[in-house]
Amino acid sequence: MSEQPETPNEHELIAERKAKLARFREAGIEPFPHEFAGVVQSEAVRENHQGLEPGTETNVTYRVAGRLAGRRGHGKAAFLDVVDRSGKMQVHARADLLGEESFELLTSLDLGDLVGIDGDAFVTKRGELSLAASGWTLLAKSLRPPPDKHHGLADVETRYRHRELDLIANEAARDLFILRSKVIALVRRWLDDRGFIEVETPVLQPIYGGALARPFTTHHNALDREFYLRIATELYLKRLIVGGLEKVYELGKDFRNEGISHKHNPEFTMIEWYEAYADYNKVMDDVESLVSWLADEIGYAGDLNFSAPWPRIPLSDAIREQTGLDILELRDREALATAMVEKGFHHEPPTDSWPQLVDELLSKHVEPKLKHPTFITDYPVELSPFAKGHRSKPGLVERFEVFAEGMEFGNAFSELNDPEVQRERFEEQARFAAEGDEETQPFDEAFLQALEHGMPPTGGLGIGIDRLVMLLSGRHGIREVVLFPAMRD
RNA sequence: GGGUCCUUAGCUCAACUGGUAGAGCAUCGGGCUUUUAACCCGACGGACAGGGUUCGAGUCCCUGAGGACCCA
Repeated sequence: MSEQPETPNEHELIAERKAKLARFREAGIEPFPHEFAGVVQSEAVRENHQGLEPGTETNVTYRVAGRLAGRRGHGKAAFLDVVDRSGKMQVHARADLLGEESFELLTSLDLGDLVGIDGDAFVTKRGELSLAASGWTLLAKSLRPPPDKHHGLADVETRYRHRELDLIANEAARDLFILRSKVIALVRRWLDDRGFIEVETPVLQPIYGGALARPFTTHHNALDREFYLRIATELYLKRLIVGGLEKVYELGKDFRNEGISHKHNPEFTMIEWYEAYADYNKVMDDVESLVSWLADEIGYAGDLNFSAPWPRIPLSDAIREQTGLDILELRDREALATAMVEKGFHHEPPTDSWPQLVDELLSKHVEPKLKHPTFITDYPVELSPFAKGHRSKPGLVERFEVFAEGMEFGNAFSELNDPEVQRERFEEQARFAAEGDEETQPFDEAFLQALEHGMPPTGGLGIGIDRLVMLLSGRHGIREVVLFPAMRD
């Protein structure tokens, strides 16, 4: 699909554009100039002339630039639509103002060409703020036909594979990715304002860690050894807490070698933060504070209720409410598996481990029901190798995940800082791996040594930025909110 | 990994049970000095790839590619 050879018709359309390119050169016009100084955004023009009556003319001259998106010819005059990042600006081209030759060349531009316009602002009879062109500059010739000027680009495959076309054709796509950028900037501002510092830890890691997932592997030639693309930043960030940086965050890409789905892309953007002397309750306060603030700042108008406080439900309660099963009573594999068969969840007793069964109950029976933002708290220790044991509930850890729209978008703990317990957790993970679990946590001696120097009590969190943007923008697939999502070749 | 569905012109979409593949936009030619999915006249242009069944396949069958949705 992506690199098909040109069809005959497409070739003709391109040939016509190339011929036009040659014509411009013959007319002494450079089709690919080096710069175009003094451009203002169309939005600024609109802001300066709000509320003018139809028919009003001004002598205020502007220079705008953008892509030619529409043309309505009227003989010796024409209306052109020029689109920049902030929106559309209509241009009125008149042969009597521009001169015959300049007018003919301007109106012979192809849709999709990049053009700069100088002109005075005025308002048409129909009330549209426009520029009366007094001059124009070809800024770059487009050699391929753009998507439909009215319907935009609808084919989702093309929108993902050629995002530039999506951005050219669909204002909603432009708005979405501007929104995404804003969300990321706001997250940084929120943390910066609270004394966090942004840090950068290795993407290429000799041992991967911090999550239960399969990594991508790569090879360093000079060192002649394998490296992993990080699946999380957690362990390095906690080493920085050991080092006394107290409040740190990192916002960047993680990589997980797993399936692709509407909520999984193999590379995705994560923010993790760690705060010394905090626990998971503090982190919950912060998450609902941050996200409800984000929703306000971007003017969220969907049907999710982001207002704090959000419900905080222990995992065992949530599972009991949805399934009638008490995982705290059914504490061994056989008992839980039998009960799940009795409930009709399986025809045959499942062979999964106890934590896998709990995870299944959570993901199949609880997660889909959580529409509005909700914290699920206090997980079994087996599922959480880096979380500290619960201060009052044996067998559980102080961990929460946060959900909305039936999707997890954040995960946090009171961080485990007892190096001896952490060592036991790694050993347990090694046993799971030996039993065939492919998503286990490899033993990280450097991290353990860091803990042995002493890490203060710490609250830590990871939030999936892509998923957060999905929630805040009302999109239902991660590919919608990632500029260039992973696709098959 | 399993199931269902989709792929028609540069773009957006049509075509009853198998019977010569259509429209709008774009493009090209002509007309038009306040239109905005401008308008009017004319023209160009096409079946995801490869097989098969059939007198005849966009339509039925098989294989492959890509995508969407659901399940695991």
